[in-house]
Amino acid sequence: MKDVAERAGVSESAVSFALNGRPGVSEATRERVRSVAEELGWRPSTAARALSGEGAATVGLVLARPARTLGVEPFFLQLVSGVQQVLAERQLGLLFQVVEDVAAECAMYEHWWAEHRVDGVLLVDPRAEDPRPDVLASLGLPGVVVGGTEARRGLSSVWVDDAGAMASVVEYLHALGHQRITHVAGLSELAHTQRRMASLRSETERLGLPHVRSLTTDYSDAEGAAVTRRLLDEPDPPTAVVYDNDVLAAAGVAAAAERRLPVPARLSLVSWEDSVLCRMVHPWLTALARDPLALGRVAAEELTRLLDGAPARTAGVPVPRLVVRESTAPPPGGGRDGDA
Amino acid sequence: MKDVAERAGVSESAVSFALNGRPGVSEATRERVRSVAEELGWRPSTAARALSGEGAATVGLVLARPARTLGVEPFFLQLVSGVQQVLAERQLGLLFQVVEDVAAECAMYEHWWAEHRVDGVLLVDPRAEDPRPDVLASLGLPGVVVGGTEARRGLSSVWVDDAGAMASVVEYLHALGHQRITHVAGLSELAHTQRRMASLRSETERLGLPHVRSLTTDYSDAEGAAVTRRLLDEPDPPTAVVYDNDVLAAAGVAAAAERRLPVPARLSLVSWEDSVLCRMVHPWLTALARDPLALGRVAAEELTRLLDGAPARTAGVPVPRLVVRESTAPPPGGGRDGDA
DNA sequence: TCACCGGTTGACATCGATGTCAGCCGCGGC
DNA sequence: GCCGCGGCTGACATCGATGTCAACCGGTGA
Repeated sequence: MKDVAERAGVSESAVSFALNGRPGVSEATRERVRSVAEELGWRPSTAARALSGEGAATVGLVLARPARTLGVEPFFLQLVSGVQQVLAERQLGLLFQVVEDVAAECAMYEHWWAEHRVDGVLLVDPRAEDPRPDVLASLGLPGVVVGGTEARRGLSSVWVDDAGAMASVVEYLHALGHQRITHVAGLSELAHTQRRMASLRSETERLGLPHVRSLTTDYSDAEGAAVTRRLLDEPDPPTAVVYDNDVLAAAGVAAAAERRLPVPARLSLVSWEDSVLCRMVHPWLTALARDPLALGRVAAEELTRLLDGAPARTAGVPVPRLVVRESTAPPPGGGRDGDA
Repeated sequence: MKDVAERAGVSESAVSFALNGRPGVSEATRERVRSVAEELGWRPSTAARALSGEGAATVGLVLARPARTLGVEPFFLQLVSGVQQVLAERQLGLLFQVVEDVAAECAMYEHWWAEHRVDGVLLVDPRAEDPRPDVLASLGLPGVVVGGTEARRGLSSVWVDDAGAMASVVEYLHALGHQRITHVAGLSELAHTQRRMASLRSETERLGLPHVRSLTTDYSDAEGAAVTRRLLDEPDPPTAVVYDNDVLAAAGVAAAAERRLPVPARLSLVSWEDSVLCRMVHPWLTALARDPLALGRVAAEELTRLLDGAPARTAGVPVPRLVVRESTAPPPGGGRDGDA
């Protein structure tokens, strides 16, 4: 900093004023200082700024999943990528941490807070009985819940309309004539799993579909295949299955192929998440497409808002769109009255 | 810190000495201080430590890929997860950044260095003509090249034996009787792509196989499928194809299915990377299995070594193991002499 | 009795920025 | 000629740790 001040022929105070956009220096000086700093490749030390009350210029993101179930879905990295697009503009860094469970995640927040390491965090995979928002609130650490609903002091949410999306899927399958629909869900603890299950129930009640249920899994291809096999072995198997992610769905396709059950002639399949996986199996999967990149961007924007002192709120992202491909068709027996 | 000193009934100096494991305090006091700090949930501010010369307690990782091609392979998150297992022990944070290209990555390193934001970095996807090691060297920022070879002041590498792995695949296919082998490679700029291509050439020359070549792609399912279709439409199509990653290979399986070409009866396929994808297509893919988690661990260990002042070196990880599944068999015409 | 020793204290400098404040300079207006 | 004002200086405090150093305290051995 001394160097910059010297080279620009001004005092250190002037440099600080100039680069932080505060009044007290002329526009000419400001520009000169800026260009000298650029030329010298100088940037203020984050440590020093953090120490003088500026915050750490970093946001945190903890992913609580056992290592082995990690990284199958493209979803997560896409989300992070969207987050970064926004953070980059503000010169904010992303501190990323993978831990085993939610307890470790809470501990992480406490550590980060105690060390003043992050200014705020992004919270993913919100759960039904989730201790994390309370931890953040009690620490006073700003956060944004991705896929959450609540908004309280220092805690915003980005709301994803799982219920609406589920309704659109059910409506679509019902219009094709399906009566026996099964939902192969993800982890039952997750908030969005419960929302989807609830929406499925209410929608099918509304439409008068009796043979409907949700089965939870751990999102793995193994369970996806196992559940599907079990379903197909039933005396009255479902004619349509909705899977909570692309991995489950792809495993479902494989299981149907094993049983030599033609898709979609005998069984319709829908994936909740559109990714390359959906176009890598045969037949191509009808899928709910959301935009993880955009979700990440919105979440990051909400967080920067909070850091700027804006009040907490709940933002929304567009409802996922159903992309119809080859894996869905009217049920065997042909359409609306076939099965009844 | 004052609070801790007070509660433990000692001076601030004693607290600092105690918690940093330096001589000058009795074991009893050390323990008491430790427990008080624990109890109060106190941790030293990273900013303050960094300022007094301790380093930022953070390592950086930049991923230079366009957002849309991101996150298809499980490989990357597994790697990160392995990295974290080691970093966690040392209370090191991981600053993670996604950028568009290598130039942006170099700029990132310069920024981080200027801001004293990281103590070292992990460099992934090394390239043939790679400017990044030079940038790191000129900055004096310690780094570990994952999948690299060089070791110079402040730059270690974790060596992955692509050549040996390629040799084992070629040997296996040759033993089955394949003569016409095609390698569907990844990005040609990447160092490991070139190593694999070179190894393929030298191995097949050694074995006297003439109909062999490498074709580069961008790793996407789209190109994987397109290249495979083109290959199958040739008058003398290959009898075996080796794909540089799981996504390409899965796309290849799909393309073969489109053409109604039975795998492995008419065409054998091998994936360079074992993941759930390989067990989600039919037939299941024979694959080279490496352990990204272990790779991440080794890389992180090398980096902590460097940070501790150890000299740069090249570490190795085990050669990938070929897992034979359903997608490989002798070529049509049956084995060794069939095609000649 | 005194020197020595490990354990400990307290005061102070240091890291690199920001925040504050009195004061200086030159220029324009009255 | 003087005031006032915008632009700028220079010195000092601050953030929260670490590093250093002289000095102190109680116990032991000479």
